[in-house]
Amino acid sequence: MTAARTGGRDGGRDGGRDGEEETYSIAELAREFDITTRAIRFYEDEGLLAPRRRGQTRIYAPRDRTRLKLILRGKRLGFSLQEIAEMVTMYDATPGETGQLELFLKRIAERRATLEQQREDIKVTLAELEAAEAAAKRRLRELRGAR
Amino acid sequence: MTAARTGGRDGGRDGGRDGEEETYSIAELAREFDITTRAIRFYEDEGLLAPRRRGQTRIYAPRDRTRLKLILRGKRLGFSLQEIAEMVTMYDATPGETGQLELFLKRIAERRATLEQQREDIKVTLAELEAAEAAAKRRLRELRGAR
DNA sequence: GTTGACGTTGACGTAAACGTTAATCATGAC
DNA sequence: GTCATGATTAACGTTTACGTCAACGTCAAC
Repeated sequence: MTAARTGGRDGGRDGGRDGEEETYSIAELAREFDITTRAIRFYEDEGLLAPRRRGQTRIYAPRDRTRLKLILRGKRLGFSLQEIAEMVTMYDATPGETGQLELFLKRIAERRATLEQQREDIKVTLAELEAAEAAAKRRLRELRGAR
Repeated sequence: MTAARTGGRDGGRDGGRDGEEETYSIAELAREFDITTRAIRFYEDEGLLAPRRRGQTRIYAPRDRTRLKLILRGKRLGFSLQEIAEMVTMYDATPGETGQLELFLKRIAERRATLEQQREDIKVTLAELEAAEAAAKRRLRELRGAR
């Protein structure tokens, strides 16, 4: 549970050279984000991640870790992996062509609409929850008051 | 698409009597909320809805319609039907026993934590989207500016 | 009386998102 | 060497949330 940020013998600096970059093993990321390695590999199969390899072994750079964070955030909001894939590629690949840019803007607008709907849904739901909570607390006091 | 609020010959008032209550057919609700009748029946199978019957036919009262709304709101927030079931029963069944009340309050607190996490996620995501949008618009102006 | 619109209950199919073995390989520690 | 640890691919299994027929009932309209 103590968030392994660099891992064992192989995680951190790769030798002391100047172009040092933090790296992570698949198990480290799995522990840090409390998911399984299976899930991480699955995201890769779906094109959401593309870590380097040393031989067969996957080596995750900070960029990969950031992408994984984005993926999990998308999941918490209930998006499908396909939708998340769109969003993720959105961030790091602003298109260069005019037509693509316009489509890009349209997609962004759609996402924003969804997110704003969710924001509204959350607002309403929180209000209802608080009402229910207040009612329950009242009831509790009643029960305790009546000895 | 013109939100059928009372339906054909059978939807509205049930005769003119005083205890009138708006009712809905399954198809009406399906149209109104843009889902399939299959989905609605599925929610019933899962214990999320329990409409009256006239013979075999399902008759939905305003309360059922409200529950359906709640279900769909839960879906938009990415909750599973099971989680939604919990929330829905939460609202209309404040428990009477002390122990249950305390568990109830715990559940509410959990939900609230989830919702607040989502709220935060949405905030961050919206900010990122807006950054991406601004970048795209800038790029568009560049392309158009260069004749 | 049959057509059409709408309703019903099965029951099998499917896409998404992993879980769960299984078999195998690489490596540092002893 | 071998043993434990952690990595790999491959492949089948599982759960959720419906979609998609199929076969049938019912009622108003023609």
